[in-house]
Amino acid sequence: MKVQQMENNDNNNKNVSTEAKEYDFRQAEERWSNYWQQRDMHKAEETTKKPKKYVLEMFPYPSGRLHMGHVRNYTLGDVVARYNRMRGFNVLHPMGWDAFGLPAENAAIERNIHPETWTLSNIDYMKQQMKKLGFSYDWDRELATCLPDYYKWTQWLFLKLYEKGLAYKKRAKVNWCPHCKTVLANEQVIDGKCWRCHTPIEKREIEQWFFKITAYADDLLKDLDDLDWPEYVKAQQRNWIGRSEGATVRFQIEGTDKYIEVFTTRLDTIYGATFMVLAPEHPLAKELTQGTELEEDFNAFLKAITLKPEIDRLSTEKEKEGFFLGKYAINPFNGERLPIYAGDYVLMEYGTGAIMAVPAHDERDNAFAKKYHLPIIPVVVPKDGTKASEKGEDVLFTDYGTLVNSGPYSGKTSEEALDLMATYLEEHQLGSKKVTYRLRDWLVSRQRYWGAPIPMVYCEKCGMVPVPEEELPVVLPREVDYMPGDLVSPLATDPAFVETTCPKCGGPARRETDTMDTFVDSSWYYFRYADARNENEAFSKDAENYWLPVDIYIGGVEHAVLHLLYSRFITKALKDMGYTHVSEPFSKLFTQGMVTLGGSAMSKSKGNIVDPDDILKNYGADAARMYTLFVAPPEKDFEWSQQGLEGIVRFLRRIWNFYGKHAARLEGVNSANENVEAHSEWDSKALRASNRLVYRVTSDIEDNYRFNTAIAGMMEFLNEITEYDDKVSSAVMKEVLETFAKVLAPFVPFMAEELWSTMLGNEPSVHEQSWPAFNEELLEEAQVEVAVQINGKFRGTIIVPNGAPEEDVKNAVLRSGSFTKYFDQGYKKCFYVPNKIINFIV
RNA sequence: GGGGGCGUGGCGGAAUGGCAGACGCAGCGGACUUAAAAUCCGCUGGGCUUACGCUCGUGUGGGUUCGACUCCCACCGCCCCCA
Repeated sequence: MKVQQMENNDNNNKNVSTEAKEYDFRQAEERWSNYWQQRDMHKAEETTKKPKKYVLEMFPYPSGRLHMGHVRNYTLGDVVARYNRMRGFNVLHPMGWDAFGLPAENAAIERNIHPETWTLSNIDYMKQQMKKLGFSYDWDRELATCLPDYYKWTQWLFLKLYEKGLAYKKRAKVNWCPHCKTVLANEQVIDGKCWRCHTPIEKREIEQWFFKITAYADDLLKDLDDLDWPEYVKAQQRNWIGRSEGATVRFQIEGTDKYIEVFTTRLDTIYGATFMVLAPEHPLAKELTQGTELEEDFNAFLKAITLKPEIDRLSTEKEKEGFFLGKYAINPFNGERLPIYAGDYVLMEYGTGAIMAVPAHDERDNAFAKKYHLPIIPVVVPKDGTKASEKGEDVLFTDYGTLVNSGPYSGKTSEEALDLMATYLEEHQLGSKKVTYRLRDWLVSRQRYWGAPIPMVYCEKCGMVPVPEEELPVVLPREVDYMPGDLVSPLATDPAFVETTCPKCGGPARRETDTMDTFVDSSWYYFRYADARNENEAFSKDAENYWLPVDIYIGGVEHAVLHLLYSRFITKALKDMGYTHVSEPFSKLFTQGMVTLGGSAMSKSKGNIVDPDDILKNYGADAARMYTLFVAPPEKDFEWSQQGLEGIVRFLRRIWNFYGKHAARLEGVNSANENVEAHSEWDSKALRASNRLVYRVTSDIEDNYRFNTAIAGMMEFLNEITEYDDKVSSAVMKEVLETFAKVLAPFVPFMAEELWSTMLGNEPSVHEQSWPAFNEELLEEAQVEVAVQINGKFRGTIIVPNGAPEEDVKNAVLRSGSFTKYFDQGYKKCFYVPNKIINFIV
């Protein structure tokens, strides 16, 4: 890496003349960040008649230092924020820290630093980096989720959800790492192993807190339609919510008055059911074997299955494990006896935890039937009759079709049968139509230290009692044992924390010792920014009413489901409780691509890191910003390239030198502004070029943030004006260079200030100027070049007056010497697209 | 298997029915320099041609159209999500 030799130039900051000094980014960055800070220029206005714009980027986890992905994400947001300020919006552009979470605890364990100390010092460092990059945040609204003045309100949110019945406690299976002696979140289990020590995880059943996100499943699904979000993110959420319409059916267990209830989306295949499968954990499975000779074997089977990762159990590729329970169920449609199995591929958490197995029409049932030699009876054939003759075993047909072997329903289509059979079920009280979702309730308790304590106490007399609102926050104690052992929360090791009194009866009570998932912290932070310093409420109704929803939310794809779904749920819950007027938090979502090196995402373990600090030190903030914007469309991944960065450095230097070249002659000159008529050919060319620049950059930004082509437009502008700059009058040159400085401002905020004030001698700040307007009329040239095609092949061009009628253009081509050779036989037909192309068929 | 996305020079990418390859990187040639770096100027998809030019070319094969990277059908390959 090359360090530019600015020091040599030793600026006394005078004498900016035709011999331009190099751009001293260090000096400019220091000077202007101080200036912005002193003037409080990035503060969102509290009361104003201006229309608002809430520009938000996903806040970072304070891991230590910024990585290139952050730089890209926050640069995108900053350009949007600065652009909108210049457009006259009252912009809210805040930043904060998703500051609870595991890495802080790991640092504590590995390096013996308190998680809080570690986190806060990381925040300090990263905040300085952000300032160096010129990000225009309103730091007065900064928040960190790990501080009591924030998590107090996270706890408040928990209490509100509890009051509403949306937070509840139940027993559930969790992932437990026997080596680390701790519970892990699902995301921290990779291929069934602990992400840290690679020990296979086990399932343990303990009491957990849940948020009832399933209560909003339908709203979460429906409201996706109206969001201005990338289609694939919406598709992923739809997929995750997984609505399916079907029916529940009750199968009587032979010789008893017990029933097995199943959920199926393929009721039309019920005549093909040849056995039943219960989840091994299903209470009936135990009941059916209890006291029989199968009991011992079944318990061993159950234990083995419990240790299997869910993903393996559901896989269509992994071999299925089953256990015959010795009993039979009766098919309510045809009275067939169906052997009842326990099978690993059926999960207690899905549907009713039991299925009717139709091996002819379901892949996994088919595999299971083959393994245990169970009959396979086809009852649906393709509608077009193909392969209907093929029989039995190897025909697995999973589509809808026409029913056969299905008693009175034979000959009906699957669609007809689904409806008729469901009606039959309801009439005979054997079951009913039902809608189910794949979405499960959100498990929010964590047996971890570094998180917001769940504000509940357990009293011997009164049972579970919520901490009263006025006693919040429940403060996280400072000294605990981070690694307390089997299924014990770190907070449980601090008696001073645990032992408390009951808010109801005043008797002895114990605090809940679990903390909340950090996704709870981040599910509502965008509300807090609207009113970040409010000590009496999470946020005021007025602030919420003015600022929400977030107009544009920018971040990585990895949150497509988790964070973005949780936030939508919390917003809907807050709306139902009357705390917000919006039912969706983020009107527009923009997902930026990854920054890669050597073809894969930068990561410490791969050793392919580019450190933003090095880039800042050697090239400056403007170059770093401009490069990340130029190199690829913002939604696509891009491969970091040192040479590409240097190309941008060259472009910035060319801009700087160009201003330097003209600075002396522009001193004291008034810019041309309106009186365009009097200009020479060259003046007029320059004004048109700058008008085109404004048009191009504006429309590229408005059209889904196409910053890469906006910057290409800037390059084209500079290339063009460099061709004839000496012929342009001083007044027009000044006007044009002022416009260019304004256009550059959101992209390269430091250099734009230097160009605007030092070079052009204007009053700072360029960021307080209005975004330049463009003149539609000036986009049109008097003469246009029209492409000439003969039989659809390009054969040359012709210059005609702008807007010339078809006849004129046609005649011009026919008269022109260059094309006569094609018209020996005249022409048959002609197509003309005004000002663009003319096509003759000869 | 289902859903979503993508496929254009040596590379990143432009062009969304109208001159394919804007802009940049890399490369080649030239100017400046004792020299190098930096900077500036020119060239740069393939093939044929001394040249004017001609011709092929946007993953593959078909189709619609005066005209297709762009729209339609089928296929191949890659990436992401879900199973």
